[in-house]
Amino acid sequence: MPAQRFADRIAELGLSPPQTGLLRVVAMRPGQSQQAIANQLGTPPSRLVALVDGLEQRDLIERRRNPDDRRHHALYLTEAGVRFMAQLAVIGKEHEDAMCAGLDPAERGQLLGLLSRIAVEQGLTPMVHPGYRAMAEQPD
Amino acid sequence: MPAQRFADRIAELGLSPPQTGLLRVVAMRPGQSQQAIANQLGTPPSRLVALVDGLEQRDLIERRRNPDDRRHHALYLTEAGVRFMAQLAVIGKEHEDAMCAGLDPAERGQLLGLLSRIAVEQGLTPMVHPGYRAMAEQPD
DNA sequence: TATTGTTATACTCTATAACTATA
DNA sequence: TATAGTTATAGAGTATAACAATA
Repeated sequence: MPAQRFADRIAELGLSPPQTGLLRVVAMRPGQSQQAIANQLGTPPSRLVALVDGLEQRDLIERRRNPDDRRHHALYLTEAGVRFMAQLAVIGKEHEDAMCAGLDPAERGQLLGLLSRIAVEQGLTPMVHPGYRAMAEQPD
Repeated sequence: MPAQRFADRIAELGLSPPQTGLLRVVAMRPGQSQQAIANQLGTPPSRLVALVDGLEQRDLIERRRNPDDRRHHALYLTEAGVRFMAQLAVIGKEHEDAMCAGLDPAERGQLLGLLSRIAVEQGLTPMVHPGYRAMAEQPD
């Protein structure tokens, strides 16, 4: 249920989990093309279109055409997007607290450490939810 | 990716994750009606139909009409179903080992303990994947 | 001709509601 | 009239392939 509860929380703000993940990617490294992001997430570029549309309609990110190569749409956060990321950080923190209720701080640290090691061991890309990755994932 | 990798493993055997979960429920307590199971899993009864159909076609479970009330279909494992459950246990074990590679036995125990406490704390029904639960869940 | 983004299409999964058969 | 199971229908989410614009 953890994932569902997080989804419920961000749904109150009108965003889906995949949109939220994309927003975080744009926040982490603004200015990337949709192709670059699709490659990074391991998802078909066509899937990004609807996600980007949604975030752009909510004025959280914007597409900027590259004048040098007008095929590229570089993605950037808007000011509202920056503010939204701050909200998101709060929600993430609250969610983590709620999930770890019943564990004392030392145990939380243990859990985080163990899970992080598993993530590394399994080759998961940091900050990228595995749900984006459909098939093979070729690094740049 | 853990969930996806497990899905891939059982897909080799021709089963989907929801089917696998249902099979386990039937194995745990044979003879329940589809309504009872739907209630237990927190899923609409209509969803069970296709899952049961699939398992029945693969001869892993069987529907038996209750002569006293012919509306009920009690679900039972077939012999093949029992054998399949044994295979499933092996796969589950292998999957867990693969996921925990990199952790020594003591750390695995720690992780299991911490996660179990979270599951209890969050009120998750033991042996039932949260993915079945759509909305409210009313106990019997 | 190749690449970026987009659109068109199809498929899977699921929930809701209508239906049937039994009671 | 009520209940167990089923079928019909519709919606969300996603992948694949075709397409338009640009290079």
